[in-house]
Formats: sequence, C-alpha cells, structure tokens
Amino acid sequence: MADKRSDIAEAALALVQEEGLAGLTQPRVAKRLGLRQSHVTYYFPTRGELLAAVTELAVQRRIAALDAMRRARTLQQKIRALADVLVDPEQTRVLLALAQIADSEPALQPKFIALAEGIAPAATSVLEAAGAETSPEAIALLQTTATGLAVVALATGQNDRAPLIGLLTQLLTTLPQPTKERQ
Amino acid sequence: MADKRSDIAEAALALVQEEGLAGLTQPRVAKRLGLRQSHVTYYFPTRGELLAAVTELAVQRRIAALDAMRRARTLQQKIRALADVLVDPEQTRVLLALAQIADSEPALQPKFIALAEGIAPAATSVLEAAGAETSPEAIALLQTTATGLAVVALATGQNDRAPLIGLLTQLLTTLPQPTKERQ
DNA sequence: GTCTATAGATAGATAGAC
DNA sequence: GTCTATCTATCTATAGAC
Repeated sequence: MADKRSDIAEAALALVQEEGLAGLTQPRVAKRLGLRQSHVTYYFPTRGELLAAVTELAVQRRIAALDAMRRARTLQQKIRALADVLVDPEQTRVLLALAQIADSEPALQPKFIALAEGIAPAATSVLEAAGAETSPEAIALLQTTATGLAVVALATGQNDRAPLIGLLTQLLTTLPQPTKERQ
Repeated sequence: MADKRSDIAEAALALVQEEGLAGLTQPRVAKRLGLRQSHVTYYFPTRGELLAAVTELAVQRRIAALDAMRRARTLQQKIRALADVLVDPEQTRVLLALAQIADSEPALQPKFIALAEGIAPAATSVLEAAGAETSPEAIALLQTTATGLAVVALATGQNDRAPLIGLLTQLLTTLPQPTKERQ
C-alpha cells in the first residue's frame, strides 16, 4: 500500500488471478485503483516490466503458500496442505499464464528457476516426513509432479483434491528410502 | 488441405505453436492463407469456435506424438521418446495456452479429459516396459509428472532432455511392481 | 453460399502540461 | 517528478454485396 508502483503490481496480480492474462490490461489495472490508464504506463513503461513485477509477486506468494507444508506435522497433513495449494485455481492460473509469457520472454525464466529453488525446502520437508530420500532428483520429481497436477486440475476444471492426495501419497510412499526403514 | 475450414484451423494451430496464443488473431490466420480477415469470421463466427477446433487438432497431435512410445521397444527407448515429446516447445506451448483457455471456457475441458484418455495406452506401454503396475493411479501419476516436466521445461527455457530422462527413469523404476520381479 | 468493406471497441505508448 | 490528453495500431464482429 506504500508506494503507487507496488499498488499497481498488486492490482495487476489480482487481475491475472481472477481473469487470467487477458484480464491484465492497463485500463483495468487503472480502473481498479482509480487511476488513469496512462498512469500505469508511467510507472511501468512497458508491458514487460509490469509482467516481471507480477511474476516476482506470484513467485513469492507460491513459496509462501507452500510453506504451510513445512508447518504441518504429519505426512498426511503435509500432503493435504500441498493438495490444497495445487487445486487453488487462482494461484495456478497466474503461474501458468506467466509460464507462458516466460516462454517468449527470457527475462522471466530466472524467476521460475528461483521458484523451484524457493520451494525446495517445503519439498524436502514432505520427503523427510515420508521417510524418503531427499536427493535433488527426488525433490525435482515431487516438484514437477505437483506442477503437473496443478495444470491438469486447471485444464480439466476438476478442482477436487482427493485424487491429488491419492497420487501424491503413492508417489511419496514409493520413492526410494535413504536406508531401509518404512513401507 | 481439402476444405477451407480445415485449412484455417491448421493455420491457427501453426500460429499458436510458433508464437503462443498472442499470435492467434484473425488477421494473421488470414494472411498465412492469403485470405481476408473477415473470411476467418465467416468459417469460425466466434473466436471460441476457432479455439475449439485448434484444441481438437492439438490433442490429436499430442496423442499421435506419444504413440512413438508404444512403437519403441526397450524401456530406455520409450523414455527417450517421451522426453523428446516433452521438451518440444511447440507442442507444449500450444497445449499450455489452450489449457489456460479451458480454465475459463468449460467447452474445452472435455477435450483435455479426452487427451488423458487418449495417451493412456502409451503410458501403459511404458509402465509395462518398466515392469511396473499399470493401475489407473500409476498411469495418472506418469501423465501428471510428464505434464509437469513439459511445463517446467517451457517456463525455464531449459529444453535439455537429459534431466527429464533421469527423473522419468527414477519414477518408473520406483513405482510398485505387480508381483515382485524387478529392481 | 462465399466473400468484402466497414464499423466499433480496446489496446499500448508518446508527447507534452503541471 | 507526476500526471493528462491524445495518437496510432490492432483486434473481433457486423451488415451487406456478389
């Protein structure tokens, strides 16, 4: 709420969350804040700069949301927390839209790499709770599977978290164990 | 090449593959075929109808591409074939764009459900080669993981297939076996 | 039934006033 | 430094000619 530039970025993020990329236009951002359209251009001279700011915010939000997994105690609770995040259409919508932009705008790609690194602790926490190896491969596997679940949920409109919990549980209980204790 | 309507749908698909959704406009489709813009409106009165046709084509192409997995003999070859498809930016680009549209247009959602069903045989083929259980859960797990790998590859611009092969191999060799024969 | 010319709306960005 | 009025480009869709 402090400076106007931040307000604009926040409003832009909210628009993408609600309506997808098509909702992100200067006039709508301006209207949401009671500003003029050209005002948005002033603070973000190009559309690319605004998208970069929105991506930055969205990545932070995703990392923060997944932190709930670390605070959950049992494996079941962690998996539920993860599934809740994955079926949230708003977060998936914005990240998917930005992933598409990143495809043609290399400036955004590092932010997605940073996202992967930022959620690694949360992934590690789940793997540990599952008694699984916390190798980089296991972390990457969990991350990409989670990504796929979120995308499929959005594309098919099936926001039921039960099947996700089942699949995540299967993945986590079949991953290699560090020594040989569980499952 | 037969009728003009099909030509338009093909041209539209090609545009999305090359430039993403932003590239799909009536003027560009028309220019690619040497037609007038309003000509596109004639065959596809609304943008939604054109998107539906493009989605239909894209889903067919994806299923056809993944059929290479069935024709490959060894597990290694199947995994390589899968990784090749997943790092192909053009296919991922168009499917990701359409998945986003499906989010706000329920008419497209059944097509993505059909996609999941259409690639199930290919997924089953890989699971069998890996000596893994071919339960619906295992198939879904492989599908969603593959989806996630494709999306992450696109968003980060990392089109290297080696890491994908590693992760897919890990997943396939750790999935539960039907009885108890391998690994 | 096929195609054209035109309309109507909305976008992003610039030049310049305060 | 902050904001406004305006310009140009581009889109989708309609009404109507062939």
